Amino acid sequence: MSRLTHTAYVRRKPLRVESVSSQMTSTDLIKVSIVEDDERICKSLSALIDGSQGFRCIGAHRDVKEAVAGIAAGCPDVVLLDINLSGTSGIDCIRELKNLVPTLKVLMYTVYDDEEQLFRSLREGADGYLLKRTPPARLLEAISDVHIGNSAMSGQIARLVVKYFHQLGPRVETEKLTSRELEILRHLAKGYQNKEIADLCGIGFDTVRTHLRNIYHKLHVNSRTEAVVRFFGSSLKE
Amino acid sequence: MSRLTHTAYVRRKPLRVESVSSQMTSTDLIKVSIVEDDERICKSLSALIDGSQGFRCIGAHRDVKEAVAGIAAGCPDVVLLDINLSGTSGIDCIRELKNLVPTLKVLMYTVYDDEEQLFRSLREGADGYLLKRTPPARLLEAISDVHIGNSAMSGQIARLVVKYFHQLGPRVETEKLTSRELEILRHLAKGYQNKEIADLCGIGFDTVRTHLRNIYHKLHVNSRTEAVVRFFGSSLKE
DNA sequence: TTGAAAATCACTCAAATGTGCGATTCCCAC
DNA sequence: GTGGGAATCGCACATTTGAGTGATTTTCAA
Repeated sequence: MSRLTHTAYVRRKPLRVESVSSQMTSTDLIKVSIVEDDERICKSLSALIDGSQGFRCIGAHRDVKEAVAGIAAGCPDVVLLDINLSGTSGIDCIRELKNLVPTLKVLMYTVYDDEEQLFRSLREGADGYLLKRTPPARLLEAISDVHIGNSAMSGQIARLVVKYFHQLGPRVETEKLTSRELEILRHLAKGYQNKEIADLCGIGFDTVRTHLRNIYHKLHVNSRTEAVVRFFGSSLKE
Repeated sequence: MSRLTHTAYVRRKPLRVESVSSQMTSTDLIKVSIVEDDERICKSLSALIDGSQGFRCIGAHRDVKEAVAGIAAGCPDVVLLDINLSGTSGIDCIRELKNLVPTLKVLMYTVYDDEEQLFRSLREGADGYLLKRTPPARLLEAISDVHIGNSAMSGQIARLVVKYFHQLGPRVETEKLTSRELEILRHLAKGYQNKEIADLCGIGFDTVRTHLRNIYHKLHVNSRTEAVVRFFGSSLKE
């Protein structure tokens, strides 16, 4: 069950795996690439990975340009991507790497718990975010975690993410809204203006305005912008 | 250094702790309360906690009402809060509990990896979110993690969170904006209107409008609402 | 069937917003 | 020192939006 010898706990059950990337590797070996400036860290990382059962380090790159070429050739399962590279930031190549290798999982690896970089990374498509202080066992665990389709992040990073949601504040009480009102609110949150909403809903211009008035009352706001602000994050589905 | 005997890794360094709750416990003991429907789970949880060095289970409650009373009295450091309780959902008392005991950390504990409940919980102020399949070692680790001010979540939960940010899409290119423009955009994203922004920035009404005009051009939008939509999620700081 | 909530539309008026054009000042890099 | 970006302000005009008021139709459950 355990491919890790460094830690007591690794993986409890053969979780339903969303990603199919594991099927693509030979004999369940996780192929890892490293993109890292610092030679020393790079070496110790590849040593750790190669020294662990079930993991294989298939590449180590010093900058973004080299990494893109190497990763396109090597087709790793997971890439450990440093952010503070000399030259281009690692963040700027997340998308590119994922385009090259669609099944690729990107695990950011950095010393700083910087909000700006964290959220940029996540929005660019990163699958995990680890601080360099992360102990080896947990690092390997994270790699195998993202490999099976889950995500991983350090406790301090998770804290920033949680803080983000705390700041969003309590969710807007969409329960109080009628279905029509909710529909219109969603259109608002896409930036449409009243006339467009009227067309989209197939109703009159003035009707939209009436609905908006009611929405504002229910959400305790007095402008469309405020309504959008209140709405955001609530239900990203659809 | 290690208060956990169940796992190899616990805590590497005396991290700077944002919360002061640890100072308030006697001799570094983490006081945990449980709010859990199922008697069996409840018992095994309290057994696990009491059986682990550094942890102490000071209460087990079956429903929200009982929990509120008990937690107000016991002042635990961390509460393990089940979501699917009979009667009121656990989510609805997160805020209340935190008001009663401001230093309290709330760790959601549930079987389902439901997006709706996850995001509602986080926005209500939950500090962590664990699935019940979480192995004991990791559970204890999570408790001590949130206790020192970090956050914890299961891999599958982290995956949902990450997915949320992926859906937000790439961040708006705020680099193109000047600092003043960015400042104004942030005010926009809080729902302020032009006059208010002018006051907040200490500049004239017409200047705000000029800045807005430029912002719209740079973001390729034609209304404040669109600008807000584009902006959202980028940098919630301040 | 009857009542209440939901959805629809219309009209008005004031306020806020979008847009085009022009202008001055300040600061910094070349 | 000079050119250019950034920040500032002003004015004019059309459009959009917010808010008040009233009314009709649809829907659905008691």
